[in-house]
Amino acid sequence: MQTGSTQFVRVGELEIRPREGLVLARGRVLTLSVREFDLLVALAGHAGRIVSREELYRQAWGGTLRGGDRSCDVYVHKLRAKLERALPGQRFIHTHVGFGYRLDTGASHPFHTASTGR
Amino acid sequence: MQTGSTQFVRVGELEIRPREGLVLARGRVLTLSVREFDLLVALAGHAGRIVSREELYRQAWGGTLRGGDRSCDVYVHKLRAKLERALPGQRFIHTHVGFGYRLDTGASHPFHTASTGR
DNA sequence: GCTCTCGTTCACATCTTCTTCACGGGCCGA
DNA sequence: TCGGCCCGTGAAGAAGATGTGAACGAGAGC
Repeated sequence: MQTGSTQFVRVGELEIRPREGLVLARGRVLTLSVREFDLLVALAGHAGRIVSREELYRQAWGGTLRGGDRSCDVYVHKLRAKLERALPGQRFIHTHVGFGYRLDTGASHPFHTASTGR
Repeated sequence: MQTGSTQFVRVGELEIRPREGLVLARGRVLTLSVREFDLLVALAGHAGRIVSREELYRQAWGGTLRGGDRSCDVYVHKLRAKLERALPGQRFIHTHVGFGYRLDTGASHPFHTASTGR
């Protein structure tokens, strides 16, 4: 992954610092496990775009996603829970059924959610 | 969804990214199901020209359209609904009775709603 | 050894999507 | 006018995908 090049990624009130292994939510440190962090970094590396489970698995776990492996989904869930607790009411990780997940940059929102546009 | 070479296709205010499974309408993310997306990609691949149901089915579903199969029509309907909600007042998918469907740039003739524009 | 955290996997719940059917309207030729 | 064809559209059920809580074992630190 190209985390080497990025100093940090800002997604709304989230600030991800791949090189430091640190995530800040509204300035406060967010405690993530290694997998959770890697997954978030993988998502953030393609922020705004849909990332397939295969790609996420490759980047966060390494190796190839085996059929039936739900690790990815489970960790998306854990990540969502922690993000929700840190920044209630905001949805960062969006599901695209059949495609994968997408980290919302805050710049583009799906249509069914009438929330802050720009 | 495996639409090979193109990075993305622009049709009016629609931006289709075949490789990512993502569609943007005026910059905002449009959530489509796999079939809807494939259908749109198939239409966009021939933008401005009429595409027969057989051809659409071949590209979006794979295999041959069986007589009496209305899947294509149903999904054109679903797609139209989502596009209408995303970009109200614009008609992208036009019906050509007896021939098929055609994806329009949406810029040319917005009005003319009297009857089905055939 | 004990405890805690983490990663994985399972089972079940819930939500989406896909397919097919059914009904109705417009159009056209007989 | 009648009947057939074509298409629009809503709905229902099945199939599939994802969400979610919990159990289990492995390691690390105490």
